[in-house]
Amino acid sequence: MVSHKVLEFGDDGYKLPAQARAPRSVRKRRIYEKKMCAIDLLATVAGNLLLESESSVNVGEDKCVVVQNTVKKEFPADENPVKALPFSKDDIYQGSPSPFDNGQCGFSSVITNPNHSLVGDKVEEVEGFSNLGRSDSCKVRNFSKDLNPGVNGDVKPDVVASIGSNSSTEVGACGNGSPNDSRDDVNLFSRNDDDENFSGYIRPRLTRPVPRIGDRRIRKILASRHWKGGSKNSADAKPWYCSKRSYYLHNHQKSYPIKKRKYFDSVSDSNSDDYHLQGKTHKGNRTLSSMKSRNASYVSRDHHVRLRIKSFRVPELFIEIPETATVGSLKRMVMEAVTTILGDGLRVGLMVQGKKVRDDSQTLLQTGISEENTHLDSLGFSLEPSLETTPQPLLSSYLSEHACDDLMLCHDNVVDPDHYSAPSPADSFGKLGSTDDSRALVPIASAALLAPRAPNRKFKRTEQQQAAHRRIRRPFSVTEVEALVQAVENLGTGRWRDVKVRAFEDADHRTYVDLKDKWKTLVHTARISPQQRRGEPVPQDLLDRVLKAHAYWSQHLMHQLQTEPPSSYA
DNA sequence: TTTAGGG
DNA sequence: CCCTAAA
Repeated sequence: MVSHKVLEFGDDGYKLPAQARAPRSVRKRRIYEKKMCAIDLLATVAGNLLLESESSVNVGEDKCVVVQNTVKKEFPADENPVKALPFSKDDIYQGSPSPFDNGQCGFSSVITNPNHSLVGDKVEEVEGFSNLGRSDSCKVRNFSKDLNPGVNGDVKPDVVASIGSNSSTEVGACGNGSPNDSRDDVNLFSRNDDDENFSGYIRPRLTRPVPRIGDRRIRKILASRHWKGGSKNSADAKPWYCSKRSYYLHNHQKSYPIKKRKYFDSVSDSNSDDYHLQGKTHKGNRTLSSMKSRNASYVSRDHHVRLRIKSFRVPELFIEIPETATVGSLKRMVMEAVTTILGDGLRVGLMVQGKKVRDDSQTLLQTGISEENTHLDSLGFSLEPSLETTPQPLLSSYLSEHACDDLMLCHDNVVDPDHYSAPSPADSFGKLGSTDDSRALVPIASAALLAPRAPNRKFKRTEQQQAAHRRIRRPFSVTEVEALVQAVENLGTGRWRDVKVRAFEDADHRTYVDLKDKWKTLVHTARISPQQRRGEPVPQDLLDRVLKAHAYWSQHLMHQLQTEPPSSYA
């Protein structure tokens, strides 16, 4: 499943003389063609919106808007079949409209819930959603945790965005800030925030990393991911990775070989967006600096708006996994997919009254987000991919060969990220002939090969920052191990580039060095007792093959001659 | 760039 | 996974 190519080794022994290798220019071109646009991730906030008139001792008329997940009345529940969803009907998302149900770019609407209280809500956990500047995998853990609130409605994470005039550090203090502060500041903070970690951006709490990622916390991932164009023909039995190339358009963006790619490079100054992520610069500063510039004189009162985003949702996550796979491996796959999506970088989208607000310089009042307007019933947030500019000529040429609506959508994304619009329901689902909503878990693509895009160019870090960065840890799945073993069996232990090309060509996040390293650890793992092994257990038969292949190639040294193994491996 | 190994 | 000497 990881790679189709490894299966191509015939009984007669696949021959791969060095000369057979495609010229570098050709290889390069292949990779170029694979460049694709960004993952059209749209994580949405479904929710209620609480407009609460709250008199503050200090400020008086500060208001809070609470966004949480609830169904908007306009969307009958029966339009949102959730039966097949991986989460229960008690889930907070139950009944929540699909982001596409209203055909409006994945934004979810909100309604008022005057009874909701901010007190007691957890805040910090969700921070991870918005953090794009941290490389530690804790982001992912936060993410999954946050995405998977308890079925029974256990505590759900919230993000509180106080929009107003102070630098409060407590949710409870929302609206209690100094009336003398800039009125256009936007303060994002969490209840348990601390100065040391705060970066002016919602970010995860950096707790000690857990050795393993992907566990039961992922089980209620609500999202489902549609690899556009990759699943339209359910009758098409071809694997996604060989029958459709759209996957690549969406997920592959790199040039091989990869070197020192930093998936979680954070936002830099060059980004014109208002939402910076500069931990150091904003250290101890709880204000997003940019929002205060242009309309400082506009506000006439000191009203605050509280936004409480209870949870983000990530639609469209597709997993393909054998029936015989373990639940654990499925969980890990989902984890991988989520990791990949997160690794691509996200940005926040805002929709008010069905219209996407792109002008970041507008004040909330101008936009219609105030404590007394009527627009609050249609305020939506979304997480969107930080799209990268792909060389258009190449993409265009690609599209001319594989024209399809989805690709064109993708194309649009690339050309103008700011004008990205999610596909309409017809676009995204109608062709699938499915009644599923976006949350259905539909087997389409293998998560094993999901590869993140290269870091957004705009978010490039300085050399120094890059040097300090480390790629996210991505444990090999059993599927990947199997592919690796298969490839090494056939190619030997000294041809990692070939292994990469043959078996992991499409796994952009696996470099040949990674594969070599993995083989090294596999050999080690196979030699130690099962009790000493950690992480996802590798089937013993695979480990046996590892030892066997390793012994063979070590002994015969045939790999030095770039010859193929005997038929014993066939 | 790729391989091979140590960190 | 990272770093890098060597090829």
